[in-house]
Amino acid sequence: MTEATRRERLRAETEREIRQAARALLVESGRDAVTLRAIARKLGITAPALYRYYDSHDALLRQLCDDICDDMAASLHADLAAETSGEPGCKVRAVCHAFRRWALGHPQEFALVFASPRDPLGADQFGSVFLRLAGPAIAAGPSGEHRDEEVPEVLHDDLVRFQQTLVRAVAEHGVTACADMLPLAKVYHVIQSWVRLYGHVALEVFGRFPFVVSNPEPMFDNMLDQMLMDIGLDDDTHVR
Amino acid sequence: MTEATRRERLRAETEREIRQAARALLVESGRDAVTLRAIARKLGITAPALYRYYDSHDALLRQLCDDICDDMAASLHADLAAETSGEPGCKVRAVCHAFRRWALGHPQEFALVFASPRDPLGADQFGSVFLRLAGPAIAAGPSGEHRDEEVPEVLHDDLVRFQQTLVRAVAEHGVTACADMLPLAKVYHVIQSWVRLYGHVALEVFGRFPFVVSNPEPMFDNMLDQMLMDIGLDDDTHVR
DNA sequence: CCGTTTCAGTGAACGGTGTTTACGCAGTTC
DNA sequence: GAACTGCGTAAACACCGTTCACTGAAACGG
Repeated sequence: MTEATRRERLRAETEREIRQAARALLVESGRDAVTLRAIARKLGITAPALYRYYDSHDALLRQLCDDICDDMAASLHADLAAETSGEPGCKVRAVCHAFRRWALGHPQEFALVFASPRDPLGADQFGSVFLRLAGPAIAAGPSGEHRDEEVPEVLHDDLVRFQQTLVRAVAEHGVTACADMLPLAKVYHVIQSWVRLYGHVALEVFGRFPFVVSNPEPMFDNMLDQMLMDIGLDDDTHVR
Repeated sequence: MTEATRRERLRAETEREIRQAARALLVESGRDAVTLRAIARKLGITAPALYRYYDSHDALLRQLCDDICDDMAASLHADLAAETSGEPGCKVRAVCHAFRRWALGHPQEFALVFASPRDPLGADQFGSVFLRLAGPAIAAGPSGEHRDEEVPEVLHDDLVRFQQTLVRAVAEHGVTACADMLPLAKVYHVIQSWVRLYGHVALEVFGRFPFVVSNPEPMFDNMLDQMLMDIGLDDDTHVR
């Protein structure tokens, strides 16, 4: 029945336990607590044994980041699926709220991924996950409003490259897409909006507001309204 | 002549060297390189000797953060003084640009202060420095436009408390100020704007934009224009 | 079935970290 | 000159990531 040999099954099981232990340590006690020895202690083995599974401590943390991002993607995907409205504006708003909710609910995970510089190929993990999910809804929204002339010339080349990345990501999601739905000016506004959203959430998670805010949700909602209006996705159904 | 005793002079000198060595290590090799032993090595002493000056490694890093913020405050102050225009809009714009310039020019220092959670008395260091400097100019700007009714009710108490903090900070700067110049709605917009500015700069310093941007300055300028307009400080002299 | 190979896991070791302790010694004070 | 204060040291402890030689069990080949 089981294709794999006994050794292979044991190895897979141990690897699962390593990831699980690492995640638990991170959530309970923060990034600094995720040490090789602590993980090994949880599994009842010794630290050098972990080198049979990962090349280094850094490699293990990188794997942990990937796991976390997969989980976040699944969480955001579920929240998006729960948004029954077909309105692109509602969908984007749902993903934005889902991102903030996940980040506030998983501060240690958020901090680890945020503070783990990736291969410098300009691929921020949160940005990838978010834009991959929100991309189709954004592309489905109105693309008028903005004229391509308003994007700074020096950014033209960068934007064209990112436009291609976006279109490819959207296409991967089964949705047929072409560059027509994502004109350069819109791509520019999307990026500015994502930076605004990401920055706001990061500061909120890290407690970087200039004073104690007992209920920071209205500030986020307020920002989100303005942001969605900026990319032409202000759904009048939601704006009261 | 010198009031202090020989011992006191030597102690002050050593403390200066400790801070200097710590700062150099941070700038050259990042936060993880700021080790007690590395600092001691630079001074030609041993690590335990540092405990005569600081209670712990954390305390030393905290001192380092304070030094960094003092430097940043001085840098921003100089840039603000160089802005000869009396226009509040120009002044605020100058401080915003100065903050970004300093952050991009001192990424390691920025990262250390950003990642060092302060006594949870809700006092983010960068926010304090910035608002203390920009506060007078903001208060001098027009305070109309916004109606106090548009601020969320749940935030009212928090805002009143922060309004007092702001007024006190502005007053400290010699400028006579009262709550009249900083109505609640304006305070709310200022906070939203600071979060936007701070978030943008943080993401830029940490390389968290979703793709490689060869020249990110236009994105910042664009954001800044929108931000200043939002708090009613869009100086037509600058907007082309 | 037996010899060989593969490989997960161990124990000891190395160099690094923050921190504590006992101690020597120079500067200060009376 | 004696007593005191306080800077710096050496040694030690517990932790960390990492390497290496080694054991023993699982897998494989004839």
